[in-house]
Amino acid sequence: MEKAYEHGRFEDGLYARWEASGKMRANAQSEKPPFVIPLPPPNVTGQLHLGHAAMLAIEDILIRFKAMTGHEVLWLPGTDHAAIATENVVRKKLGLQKRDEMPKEEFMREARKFAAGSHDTIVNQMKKMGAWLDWSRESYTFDADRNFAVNAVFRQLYDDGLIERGYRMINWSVDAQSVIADDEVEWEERTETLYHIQCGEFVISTVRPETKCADSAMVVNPEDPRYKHLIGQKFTAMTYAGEREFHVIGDEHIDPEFGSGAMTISTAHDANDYAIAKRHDLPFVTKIGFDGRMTDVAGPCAGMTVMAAREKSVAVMREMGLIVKEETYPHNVPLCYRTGCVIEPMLSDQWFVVVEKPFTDRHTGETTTLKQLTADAVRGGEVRIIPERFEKTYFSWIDNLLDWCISRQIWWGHSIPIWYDAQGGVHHGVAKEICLVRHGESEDNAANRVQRDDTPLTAAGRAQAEALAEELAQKNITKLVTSPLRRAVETAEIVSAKLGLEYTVVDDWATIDLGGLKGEARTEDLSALFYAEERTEGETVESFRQRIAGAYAVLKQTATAGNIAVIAHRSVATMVQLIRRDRPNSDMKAVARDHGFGAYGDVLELGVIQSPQLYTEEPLRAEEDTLDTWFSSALWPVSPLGWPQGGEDFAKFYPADVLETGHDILFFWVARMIMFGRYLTGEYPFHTVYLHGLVCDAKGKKMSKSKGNGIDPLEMIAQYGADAVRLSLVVGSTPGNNIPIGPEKIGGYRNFVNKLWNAVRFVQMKTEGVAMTAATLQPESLAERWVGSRFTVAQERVRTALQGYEISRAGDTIYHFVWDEYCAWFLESAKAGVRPVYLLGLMGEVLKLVHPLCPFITETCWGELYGEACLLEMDFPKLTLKDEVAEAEFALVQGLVTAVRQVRANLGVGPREKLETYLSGVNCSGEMATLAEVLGGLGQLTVVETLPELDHGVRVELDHGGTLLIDVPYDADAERERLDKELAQLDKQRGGLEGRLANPKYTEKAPPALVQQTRDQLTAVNEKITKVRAQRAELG
RNA sequence: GGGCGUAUAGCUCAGCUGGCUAGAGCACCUCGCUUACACCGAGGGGGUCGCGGGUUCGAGUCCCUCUACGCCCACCA
Repeated sequence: MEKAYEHGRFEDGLYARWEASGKMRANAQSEKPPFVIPLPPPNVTGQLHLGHAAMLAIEDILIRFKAMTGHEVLWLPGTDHAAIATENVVRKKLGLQKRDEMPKEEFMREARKFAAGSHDTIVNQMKKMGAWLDWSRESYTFDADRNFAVNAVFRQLYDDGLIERGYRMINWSVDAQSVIADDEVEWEERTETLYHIQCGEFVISTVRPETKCADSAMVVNPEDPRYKHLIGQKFTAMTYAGEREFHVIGDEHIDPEFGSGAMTISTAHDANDYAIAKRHDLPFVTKIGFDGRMTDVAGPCAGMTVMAAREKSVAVMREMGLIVKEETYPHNVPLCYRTGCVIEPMLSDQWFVVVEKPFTDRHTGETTTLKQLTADAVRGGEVRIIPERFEKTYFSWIDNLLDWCISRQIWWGHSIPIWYDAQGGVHHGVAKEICLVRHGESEDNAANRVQRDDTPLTAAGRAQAEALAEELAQKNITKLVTSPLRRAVETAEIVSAKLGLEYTVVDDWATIDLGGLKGEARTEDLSALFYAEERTEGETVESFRQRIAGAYAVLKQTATAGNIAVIAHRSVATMVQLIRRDRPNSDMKAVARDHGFGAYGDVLELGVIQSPQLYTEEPLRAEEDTLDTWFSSALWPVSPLGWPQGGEDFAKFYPADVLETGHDILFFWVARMIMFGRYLTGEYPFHTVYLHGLVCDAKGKKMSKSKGNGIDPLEMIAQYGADAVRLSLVVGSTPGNNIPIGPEKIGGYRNFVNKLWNAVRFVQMKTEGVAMTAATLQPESLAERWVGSRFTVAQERVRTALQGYEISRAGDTIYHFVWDEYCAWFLESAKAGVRPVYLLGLMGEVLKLVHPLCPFITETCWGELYGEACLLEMDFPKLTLKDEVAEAEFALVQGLVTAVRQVRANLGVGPREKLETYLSGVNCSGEMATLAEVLGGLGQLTVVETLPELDHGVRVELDHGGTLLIDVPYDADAERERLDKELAQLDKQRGGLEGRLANPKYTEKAPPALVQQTRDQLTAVNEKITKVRAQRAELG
């Protein structure tokens, strides 16, 4: 082993080994209780940042701990298509001002390409943190299975009357060219100018003079004596766009104290004005278009952007003498959280999820609302939020929840599955199940040869086909399609006979043409070729991926009504799944292994949504809007587990256990998952929400590009190692609070990791030649008993802490146990002699204890000591070696050794100088004395009745009783100083104790045991004071 | 405007249901390259726990007021 731990030499290789082992894949058939965390999917376009790193560290620790305590763990990975964010990034990348500058198909192709590359980057970055994710179950919020789920939810909500289309006031992001939800609006205080404008005989004030072109109502408070009598009257006044007629309207909304107490309203461009207009039945005048430019009603400003129009309108009004006063005015401006542009409130037709409309819950039969279901989760205690205070935040959000606008005018998102006919009637997409099945075994299959296309089914293969037919008979199949190859066709014949259904041969469902390889024995090389993404040899042959994608498209578009079964091949099923998961493949073979059919006759159910146009002659027009990205994210805990189809994953792993994420997306995401999860399945999708805080710099300041205080987790991992980065993100912070982090802190934990490495190195040196099988956990010597006891305490603390999601406490306990107890005292004691078999045994337990927090170093060290293994598969330590006697005896030794060290430091006596010491008044013999001698660097420790008279020497009163005499030349002045200091401290202590006991209320009311303890302490302090005083007196 | 949080050593923070002399890491000072580790070891200095009240035998810990900072929600032109 090297002198220092070089993380770079081990981490990547170790992760690759975990992946290759297949152990990261959760087993749905396991008997063990499940523990499931859905990973908050990072945006495909993003880079790993410290927020992700914190999330990965926390979740990985929980996953590993649960795995080690008897759970079948599943940590579901994936990425998010991040609709608006991604669309913007791609648009900028392509240099498009507006997305319409490129045809939709082309834009989507570019976006997919970009997302695919970005996906691989972020996935690899996640692996750097050591995350024990089940990559075989990776999914993507924009893949085909998610699309099917999204459509299923949409349909269900629609049928329950919970999705409506409505013409309402919405937030328009001019830059994104889309509406955004209320929650997606960010507010920023800006100082702008408040203009006071003459309007007929009145003065009104506004920060948006450009909108004062086509108003028709002047609103005043109905109680305002200045204006009360004018309500109902009409007058004409000049605006910058010409003369207009105004009505005077009375509405409570107006604050008489503000400005002149009167204002004119922009009914179509302000939520409050809109509300007033609705109350008074006023017309809605569109002044700003969706392009962010003024409409024709703006006269001289028509066609200008809002900001340009503002300048121009003010100039015009100044000219006209309409501007009475200008003042600077700080107020909040709504901004788009994705593009940062100013939000324009607009009236528009959009789709909404209505949250307060009663419906019948199909799981309980009760009448309820989405709002109710969402609130009940936390109110009823079925979902617990950590830290608890966020429950209040959650409630206040729910209580004020309004309808959720889910339509977006961007391209990069799930299409809203609605089609309109000429009469404006609404048609839904058609959900279809496709059973993609594998043929029975052929003779070539049996011989493990590459297929020659023409070998018949074996007897076993025919039996498999019969079984398959039985299975399909349960599924109400109305159409049967088969690949043209013989083994498939023969299977189809058997199925066809059973179902009484004709079959159609579709060439596209054949597997790839393998040319000259036909009939060859299968080899590894051949497999690799078989699964290659791009095929280069034989330029006429399409790549596998292209071919299957084509077949998939054929299926999706030409299928007719009813359920379809397609008899095809294993590779086809694999490829279809890959494509459905939108995973351009980094390692096709690995994915094929995870997703390929296991056996002949297996059935894979796929959901697809078809256009209703397939079923009608009437021309239909597809809705062009897409869905809010959070609409699909809300399905994250259900869809990747198999909803709506169900299946063994869903049965075993739903609901999940913990949802861990940043508190900033509690509303956006967590609340919506709770809402949809409960609505769709009748169960809340997880029982615990763990919210971590914002990762900030070492000074507690928010990291930002402009401040330049950002830290790149990958750089930190490269420099200090993933284990150190994990610890620094997890120790010393509390859920929900900021997580301060800086290179110094990470460096500190790197030192800890190195300490552990060196402990192992030491153990290795001491145990060379000892067989692992000889290792024992049964302590014998005092030091062994002591450390066993301390380990037991630490282990229980860590276990309790992790069970209660107190990761920081677990980390802190580990840090101090390993460093301050195990290394500083036990390994030092071991230098006095310890049984290698115990050293070896306990070291292993320490590695297991630390493993959930530091997977890399612990597994690496385990390999060094005992040979390659997977610690996550081992049991979390459960020693029961608590030993009060050993702890008391060892504490005495520690006190003695510390006293000697203090004297040494005071007098400048180096550790190499052996000191003769005498001890009286306390029992410290045998093992204890030996330990004291070794740890204190003593020549000999003599235990005596009365201390010998020396002409020089330092006497120290030990905390555990007893007096230690150290034979060492000393400086009388220094000794006086030391003793005076000690006396002062003792006096202070005595004062406190006496004061407490002097209070009769204390002795009466405090628990008797505590009072007795205080008395004992006072006695001890008094005794010590007497001795120290005597010593001090001797010195004069 | 409403709500929440935080104020503990020079810095960043622990301190669970109130109970021994308030802790850690980093920084600082002194000493030491003692054969696991200088990414180390030994010792040390440093805090009236934001202010003021209250409850209690006892408060950093519970309650109230105030002050400062931070966050979330609302959004009167």
